[in-house]
Amino acid sequence: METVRGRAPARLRMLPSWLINQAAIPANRLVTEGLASLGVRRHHYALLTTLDEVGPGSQAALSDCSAVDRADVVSTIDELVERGLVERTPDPTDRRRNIVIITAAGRRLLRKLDRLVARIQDQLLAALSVDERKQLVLLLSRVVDHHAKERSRTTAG
Amino acid sequence: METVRGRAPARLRMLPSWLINQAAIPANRLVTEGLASLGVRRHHYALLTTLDEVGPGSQAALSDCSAVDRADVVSTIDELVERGLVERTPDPTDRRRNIVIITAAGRRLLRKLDRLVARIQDQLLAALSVDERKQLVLLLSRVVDHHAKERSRTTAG
DNA sequence: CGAATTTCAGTGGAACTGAAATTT
DNA sequence: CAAATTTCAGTTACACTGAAATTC
Repeated sequence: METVRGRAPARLRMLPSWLINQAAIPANRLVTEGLASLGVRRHHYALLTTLDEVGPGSQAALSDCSAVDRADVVSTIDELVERGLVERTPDPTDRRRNIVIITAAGRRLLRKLDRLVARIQDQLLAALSVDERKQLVLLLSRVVDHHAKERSRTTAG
Repeated sequence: METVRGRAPARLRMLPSWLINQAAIPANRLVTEGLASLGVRRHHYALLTTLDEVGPGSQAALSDCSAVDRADVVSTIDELVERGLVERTPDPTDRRRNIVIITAAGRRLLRKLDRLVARIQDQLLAALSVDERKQLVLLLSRVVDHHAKERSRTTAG
């Protein structure tokens, strides 16, 4: 068979769910490799970005904003604390909570990560024009928002 | 914090790689749940569809067409064989290979799966018009094709 | 009390790697 | 010999579940 990379069957190639997954593969490969060169994983980046943009907050809030599961936030913050990129302190006004804040070192690294990740988007969407990239972002946002609403209706509610 | 599902930070929400991943979550949840109701997983569906459309072939060809890794094709075909949905026979003309074919039962199940999966796409893309869905499929296809080509250039040569 | 938060322990599917054994 | 195929053993990141302990 000489490993001629075959054409996927049309029924798969037309399936949005399949296409989204196939697009996620290079997306994750590129991002994961890129982030790894600076010693972090996707969860680290998501949490650092969220902390930088929405400010200090509880881990629950962090989870809600970043779409990283609460259970995974715990260990990810553990690792960020260990590297001095964030600080975790008990909330004096509500002792159930931890307040997590990004440190100066965290911001410094995040700036590098942002530039790196931006370059990676370019590789990921190399096949598309600037206009098409905007369209894709818009369409995906609508899909993601739709299901985020569905989730919060059924989870909390 | 009362679990108000927060808005993700703009820097994440504009990132194509992040959006693709966030879209993959409901896509996989819906498809996985749907397929599970008929006792199969995504890999089973991908291989059955590929077998049905491109005809009998070696496991290597199957892997290339379906984008399921060769190592995973082995165990997935094992399970499909066990359920009588495909048959695996040694290729008499090349004893390294197995020829895999879909059975009548496999085709029967596949027809059900196709209808199910089609309904799921509707749920997944409920936020988009018919035109927008076509646009999304087109844009994602371009991205996926671009990286499929990249991969085959560097993997084989 | 009920509800929210953190934390831990664990599951499961999927993408992937590396290597052995066989055959071409 | 090199290359292709199947197979197995194992890794990794991630999405997710369930439950305990604490606090509001």
